[in-house]
Amino acid sequence: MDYSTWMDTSLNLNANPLQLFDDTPKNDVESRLIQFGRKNSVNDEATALSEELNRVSEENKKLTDMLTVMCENYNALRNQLIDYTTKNPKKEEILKKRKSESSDSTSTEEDSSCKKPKEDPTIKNKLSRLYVRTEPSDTTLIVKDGYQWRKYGQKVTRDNPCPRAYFKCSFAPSCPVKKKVQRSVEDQSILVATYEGEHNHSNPSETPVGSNGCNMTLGSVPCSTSLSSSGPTITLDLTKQKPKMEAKTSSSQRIESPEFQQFFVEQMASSLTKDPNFTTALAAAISGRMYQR
DNA sequence: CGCTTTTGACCAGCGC
DNA sequence: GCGCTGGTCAAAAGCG
Repeated sequence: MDYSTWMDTSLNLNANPLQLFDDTPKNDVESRLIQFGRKNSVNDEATALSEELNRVSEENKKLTDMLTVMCENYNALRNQLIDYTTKNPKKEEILKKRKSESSDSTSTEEDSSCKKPKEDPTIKNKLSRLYVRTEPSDTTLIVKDGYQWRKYGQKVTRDNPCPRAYFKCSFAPSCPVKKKVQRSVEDQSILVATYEGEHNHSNPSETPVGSNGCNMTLGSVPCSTSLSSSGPTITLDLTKQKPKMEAKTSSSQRIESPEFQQFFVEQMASSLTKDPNFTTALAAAISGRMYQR
């Protein structure tokens, strides 16, 4: 499947609003402010700062727009994937259906999952499946879906040499949800999680970081990713940067000035947009989310 | 020490 | 009734 034909996955985030300061050390804030004050009159300073503010605002808008486009592309891609998987069931499942249609008695996973409702018509279990791509070296059967699970069994099934793990929601017995996790026969790097039932409680890890969220540091900017029902969210935790900067420059009253605050914003924007890890981390966060959906 | 995971035993459904 | 299979139980082991 060539995803690149569906969406532009390149993350050209080379927005660089601060060419002006490229050759100077980032953290030498105070010395730059001193030079700044010497070279410019008050009016020129105000004009320059105003221009810089406008420029940074524009860059901020651009970045916001890019993120919005990326989220839209992600949603479109996800919808296409869902359509594809629903319209193109696996060959085995087709074969299973054919077998059952021809009254063949071979029992299968699909068959067995359909037997229970026959025994107990009152069961309102909802079956859903989640496909998760993992590292080939990863031998665990853990699917991070945001809920807490307790493993209560493992079994090697007939039609798959890989063991199937059985999990109950850790809120059981008040929450009746179960899940089965097994590696795909076709591609063992793919975990297939089958969910039975619906949770009667909220997702315990619906925090700002998110269930599968990852905390990371983009250069000097720590960030986290999360995914709400409306799509992926990348949270850049800029609040953690400020105390560090203030500590370095606490000896100067200038840190409270608008000039410093303006410069501070520029510093963070520059640090973020010039950081070569930003593109990588952003792409990793989004692609990771796509697989874990 | 309490909770979680592992794993062999056990149970139920189904076909023969 | 027997064998096969998927699913569950529960004692033991592991872990923080």
